[in-house]
Amino acid sequence: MDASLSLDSPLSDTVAPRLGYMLRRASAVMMAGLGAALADMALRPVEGTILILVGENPGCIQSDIGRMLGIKRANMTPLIAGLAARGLLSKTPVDGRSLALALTVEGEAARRRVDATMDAHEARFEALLKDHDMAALRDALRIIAQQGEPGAD
Amino acid sequence: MDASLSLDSPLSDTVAPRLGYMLRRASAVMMAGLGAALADMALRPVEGTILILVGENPGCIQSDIGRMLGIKRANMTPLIAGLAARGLLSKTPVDGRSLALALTVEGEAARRRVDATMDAHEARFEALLKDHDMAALRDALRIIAQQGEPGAD
DNA sequence: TATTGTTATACTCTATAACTATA
DNA sequence: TATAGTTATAGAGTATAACAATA
Repeated sequence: MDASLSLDSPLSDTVAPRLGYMLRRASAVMMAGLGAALADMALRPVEGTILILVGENPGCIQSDIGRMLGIKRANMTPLIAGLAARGLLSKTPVDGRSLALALTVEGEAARRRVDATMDAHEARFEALLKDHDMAALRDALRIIAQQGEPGAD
Repeated sequence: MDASLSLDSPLSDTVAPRLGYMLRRASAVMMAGLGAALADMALRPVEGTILILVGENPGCIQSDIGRMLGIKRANMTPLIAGLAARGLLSKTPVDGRSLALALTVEGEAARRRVDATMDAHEARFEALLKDHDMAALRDALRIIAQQGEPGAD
């Protein structure tokens, strides 16, 4: 016997068309796709992102990365330690309390692979949205994101 | 002394304009805003969403809700138990293995407050996006979300 | 045999508090 | 006094595996 409502009427769902809900689902799909694409390299999206940011900002400190990504100091420590333990980046004391970050040779190779993977991932979705105004989409997302708190910490 | 790169050049950030990253940040801002708006009622966004779905689908079973929201059976159990323990919804056995869900009188009152809160939250962001094509934005988000796995479980 | 619900468990992400050391 | 980094800890969210009962 059909345990749900009716054989002929599918369930009602007034939540699905809500903007916040649609954003959440779309974001989850893209993050999951990127996670799968980076799994080859045993890197999570946040780790790949850190490699890219350190690569284009050699000498930046851990807190700079945390502020850019909205990740708190306390949560940056194990992330950076993990990447350093894998030999992908180096931590060099600069003034006694700050650590300058830079990619190692191996880290730079990983960064290039991450960058290519992210570009391909991005391109795959942009192709699906070829009939859409991407500039307008990015503008809308930027406006929404700007309503949040400035940064972590 | 300046511990970062330079006094005159802000940090480079090629990650910020990526679609997946922008989606993640925008989604986080809207979810945080909704969470704050629902905090008065001591309901999390997922709990409010369940109240709405049960309210418009009285008699639906726990698994139906899980499938609609992409939440696995194992994680639905404590969610539904919590709402039932607070007297917001009832669980009625329908065929020995399924539980029909329905809102209690108190749950229906909570659902109305949640619905009004979500409407106001949605309206606040739509006002910010008044110069944007909302139908195009929803269409883009729908296309992205459809690339994901059909459902949990 | 597939579905429903439950329990136990684990991993990730995020958050706060407290601490040391330095600018 | 504010900043940088660390440690410990706690709460969500999500994942799998195993189980009982039922369709």
